[in-house]
Amino acid sequence: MIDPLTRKLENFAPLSSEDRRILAEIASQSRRVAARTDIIREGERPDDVHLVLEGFACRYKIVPDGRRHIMAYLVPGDLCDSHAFILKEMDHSIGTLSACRVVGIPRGRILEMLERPAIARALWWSALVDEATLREWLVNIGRRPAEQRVAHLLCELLMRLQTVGLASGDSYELPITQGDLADTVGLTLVHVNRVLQRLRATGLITLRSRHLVINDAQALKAFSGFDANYLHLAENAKTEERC
Amino acid sequence: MIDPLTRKLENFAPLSSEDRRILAEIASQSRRVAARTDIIREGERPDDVHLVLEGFACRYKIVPDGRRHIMAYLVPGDLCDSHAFILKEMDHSIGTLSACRVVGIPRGRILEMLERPAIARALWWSALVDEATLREWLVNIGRRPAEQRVAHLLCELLMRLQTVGLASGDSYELPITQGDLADTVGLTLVHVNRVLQRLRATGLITLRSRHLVINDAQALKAFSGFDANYLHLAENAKTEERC
DNA sequence: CGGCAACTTGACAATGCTCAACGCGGGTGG
DNA sequence: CCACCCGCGTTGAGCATTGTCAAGTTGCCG
Repeated sequence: MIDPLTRKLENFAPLSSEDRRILAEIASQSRRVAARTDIIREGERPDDVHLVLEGFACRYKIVPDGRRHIMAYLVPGDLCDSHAFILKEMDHSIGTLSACRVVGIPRGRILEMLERPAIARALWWSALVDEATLREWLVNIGRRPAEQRVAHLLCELLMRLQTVGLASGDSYELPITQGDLADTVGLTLVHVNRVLQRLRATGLITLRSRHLVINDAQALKAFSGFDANYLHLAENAKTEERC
Repeated sequence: MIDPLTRKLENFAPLSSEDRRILAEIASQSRRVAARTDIIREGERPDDVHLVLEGFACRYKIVPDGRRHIMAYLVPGDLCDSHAFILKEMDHSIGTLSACRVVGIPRGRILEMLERPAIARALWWSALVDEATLREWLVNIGRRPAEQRVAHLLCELLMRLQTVGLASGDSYELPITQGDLADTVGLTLVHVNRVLQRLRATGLITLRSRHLVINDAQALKAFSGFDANYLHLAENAKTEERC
């Protein structure tokens, strides 16, 4: 299988075979990390940039009263700490949700990658999409009621997992707990449970033992007000048109 | 008065006099924009990058049901659309909250700036801090009750305005309406009003006709769980220590 | 002085939270 | 191979925070 980072970046711009070779080489040596394990903690100064190859990880913070909030999901193909080059220390932690396979890429390796214009642009694009996603999450939590909030997140994950080849049709594996979901959408575990049941009851989704099927993607998107523009996937389509 | 962008960037790293000259030149020609006016709209492709010199602007989105959510405040010294170079079109709008003075910086000018290493690093730092701020807002809305949410925002603005010299002691001008605040913290106008009254009643703040006084900054920070680490201001202190 | 936008207030409704208990299932050790 | 245990999911009852609607009030600007 082609590695998820290459797959994601090609979604933005075509890469030369040499570009692809460099990326593939990075993905070659990875380590396994158990579920619920921190990769980097707030306050640390990471030496290398982490790349997720398998499983779900997340950025999160713990607020003073002890509760957690998840600020981003890191799925296969996602880079963790692009800030490492500039900022002195992490202002948040990164940890796994499910069991993961990750690679630590040394700084020198990253610099090497950035010297290749196509890769550099694609990585920049990827960083901007991450930021746009963060903005969309803010809107999601700020202005959508519980059911639409969860539905919106499920729509986003469908698109993101499709771009790295981890969705089959409109279904995918969602290896996280309802508690994790709750910490993501700013609700309670109990309430997320009820919301999921209602989404199941209305026939929008089927979710059993971590396997999600979106029965009618169009309907779910309409229901949640999902508009994929913030993922900026159209870039690829436009590029292909030109070819 | 020294222009706010220079002032902000110097907070990260010292700039040479030539660097400063370049930045000052940019700030020299600006235009006025009335309150409640869009600078760029979702879907557009901006030609130049905007810099706010005076007043408050914001990034925002409108959700399908017509409600607005504000995702960032742009205060003097803040750049608006660093994505312009990579992404095809805006996935959100930018508009003024109060009357503003802004400059449109052409792409060529930006490239020129990026050739100066100190400026390039400082701009990169600034972009990363913007992203970190976005993450903190997500946590704020996701996991803090109404009063702490508003209090946290007020603490952040204090720090940010202090770094561009727009706060006097622990007070500053907040030229936005309670409705704007509501669209920022994900609450209702009515509820924000009651929250502000309670903050006033407990003596934490004094707010009258757009002028905010934080009576006990330490107390307000403690109350709202504010930790400035995400603004990464310590960089400057560390630099100064070295000199 | 009039008008409009922003702010304030009250009564009521609803969404989402808390607490507490129970069921289910998969993994582990005896 | 079975029994136990623990994490996760599910359910119910009652409560709290926040939203809605609707009607003033204040204050600034022309």
